[in-house]
Parts: sequence; structure tokens; C-alpha cells
Amino acid sequence: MKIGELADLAGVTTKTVRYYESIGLIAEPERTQSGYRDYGVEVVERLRFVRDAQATGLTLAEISSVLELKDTGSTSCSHTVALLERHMTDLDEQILRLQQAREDLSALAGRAASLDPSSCTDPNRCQVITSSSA
Amino acid sequence: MKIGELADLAGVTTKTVRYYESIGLIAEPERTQSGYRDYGVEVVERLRFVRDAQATGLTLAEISSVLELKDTGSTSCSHTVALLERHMTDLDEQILRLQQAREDLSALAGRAASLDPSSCTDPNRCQVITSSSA
DNA sequence: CGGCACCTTCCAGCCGACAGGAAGATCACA
DNA sequence: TGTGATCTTCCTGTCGGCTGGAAGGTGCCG
Repeated sequence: MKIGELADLAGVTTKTVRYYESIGLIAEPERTQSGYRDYGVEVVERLRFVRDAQATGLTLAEISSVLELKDTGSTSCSHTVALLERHMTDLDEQILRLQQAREDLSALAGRAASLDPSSCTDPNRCQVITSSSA
Repeated sequence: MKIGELADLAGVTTKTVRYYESIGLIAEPERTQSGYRDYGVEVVERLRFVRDAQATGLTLAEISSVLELKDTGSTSCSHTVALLERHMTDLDEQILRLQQAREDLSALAGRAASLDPSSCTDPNRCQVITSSSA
């Protein structure tokens, strides 16, 4: 299978496939006599795996480390599990920060809505966001 | 006030101050006879404003547009409010996506924990994350 | 007058995950 | 045989928000 077909099956672009190869995420494939990359069907699975892992927010570097374990035939999933748990912790933190920001914004918007429009005419201050709101 | 003092007061680096100037976030200041940037105290407020707005997740471009309104002495906060509301919507979406990813990861971790360790010995598959889990 | 901290400009690089495009080879089909 | 789609490599650019460093000028203290 050539790179275009692979890309189509996996739902990515040929650019992406070559990029993944360049960072070691997928192995260098065989080449046809004319130099074209020649892939086996299993690479489709690997690319879909990458896509799924990415969907959970893992970076390509993290996915790479998971795949490396898989490639070396590791007899334990402990590294993978540890990675997942660490990532979950990261996500929790991120969600909290966003929720906090969301609350901050909500407070600002509420203040803005309750403001007398004429109070916005001071060219030196915006009443909606001020440094004192920190 | 010279750039170093300003930076200290605002809690940023001199690099950042010059960068903000380069993207038009703060105006070009007066210069001393020797060419040093010479700031008024009000710039401290402006930088703190930027910091606060950034803390809510606004990009510098967005902050720039808010400040622009402020600079032109806009008599209405409606643009600012609209910006804030749009940003809140963005945040909501982002939070949902992260929560979804968090659930996905949780499911994966749960599966991993319940797996018979020996089932991980197949060198061709990682049971924890598979493309079929999409 | 020496030395050091601070200032100036400008250019380069970093992270992540690609996308765009040039220039040339090759393949498939009519 | 032509032509258009696909392939190759390689280099550059994108977004956002800075950071690092080189090379040189200035300010102040003792």
C-alpha cells in the first residue's frame, strides 16, 4: 500500500504520515523499486491508535513512549498505566484552571452588565477589567 | 521609570515589555537623552491589566483589542462584553472536551487495572489502548 | 578611571504538529 | 504517447508568547 492509500484509510494526510516517520512514531517502511513507500495493513491500525491516543490529549511524544513499550514487547503495562494516570492528573489540573478562569470571566461579564453605560466614558479606565480585579 | 523598574513592578521581564511594545500592546514610550525607554507609572497598571486578562485565558491579540477600545475612549463596553462572552463559550467547549478526554482516560486506566498481566505479553498489541476503543 | 549593572538593537530559537510548495520522478489510463 | 494524479526530497512557514544571546552604549559608585 502506498502512502496516499494509507493516509486515506487512517484519516490523515501524507504529510502527517511522513512527519510521523521523521519523528520515529512509525517505522521506515519498505520501498518499491521506484522508491515509493510501501506499507502493510498493520500500519493503518497504528495510525488509528495514534489518532485515538491523541484524542485523549496525549502528545505525540507520550504516544511515542507508549508505542515504544508496545514495540519492545514489554510484558507489563505499568508504564502505560502510569503515563495515563499522570495525564489524568494533568487534565484535572487543567480543567480546574479553566473553570476558575470561567468563573473570573463570568464575574467580569456580570459586572459589565450591571454598569452604568456612562461610567465607560472615562477614556483612562475600562470598568470591566481592571488590575484591581486580580 | 526605566524598563527594568517597570518590569519589576509589573512582574514581567524587560524582554516581555519590549515584546509587548513590538506587537503594539503598549505604546512606544518616551526616551531619555541617552535613548533609554522612560515610562510613566500608568504603564504599570496597563501591564497588570494584561497580566490579569491573560490569567482569564485571553490571548494577547484579544487583550489588544480590548485595550484598543479603551485607548480610543469607546463610550461603550459592548465590544468588551461580547468578547468576554465569546471567550466564555470557548472555555465551556474546552472544558467539555477535557472532561470527555478525562473520562476516556479513566475508562482506559480502569481497563488496564482489570487486565490479567499475562494478557500484555502479546508483542503486537497493547490491551490498554487500541484503535477499537475509539 | 575602573568595573559592573543596566540599557540598546536585532536576530535566532523554542514548543507542537503539522501545512505549503518547489522540483523532479513515476504510475495509470485512454 | 500524453497528461494528470501521485509519489519523492527538502526547506520554509504557521501559531503564541516569549527567551537567549551577541555586540555595543550608558549610569553610577568608589
